[in-house]
Amino acid sequence: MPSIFTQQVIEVIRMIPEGRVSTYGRVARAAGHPLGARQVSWLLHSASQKYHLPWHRVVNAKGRISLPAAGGYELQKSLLESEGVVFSADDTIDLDRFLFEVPGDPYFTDL
DNA sequence: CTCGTGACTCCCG
DNA sequence: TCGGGAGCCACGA
Repeated sequence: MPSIFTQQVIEVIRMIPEGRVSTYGRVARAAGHPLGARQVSWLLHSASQKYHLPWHRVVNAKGRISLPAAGGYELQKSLLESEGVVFSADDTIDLDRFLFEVPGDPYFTDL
């Protein structure tokens, strides 16, 4: 049985709709751990396989894919593009357009 | 139980 | 604009 944190992370990731993305930090906050961004990435490794999560919809705070070219970068990019997400010339996603705002995220108003 | 690991983020120069 | 360093925490061995 996964911890509450893990369940929350899974739940948040699962509510990200197609054509939208979220960030590790956002998901972590929504799960109740403002500083747990790294755990989210770690969980994606472990949980995405076990819980069938749309891991490709999670990117870093800069709107860029964190995976190395040899670690699934191309896969994630193609999956996102097939859902309608557009990448800029420098391979970054315009978060103002594609970021999925998690409902109830208490940190939603920052920035 | 302790330790290593990581697809992150923020803060300063 | 860019890079380095520290903080953070769950999971598996």
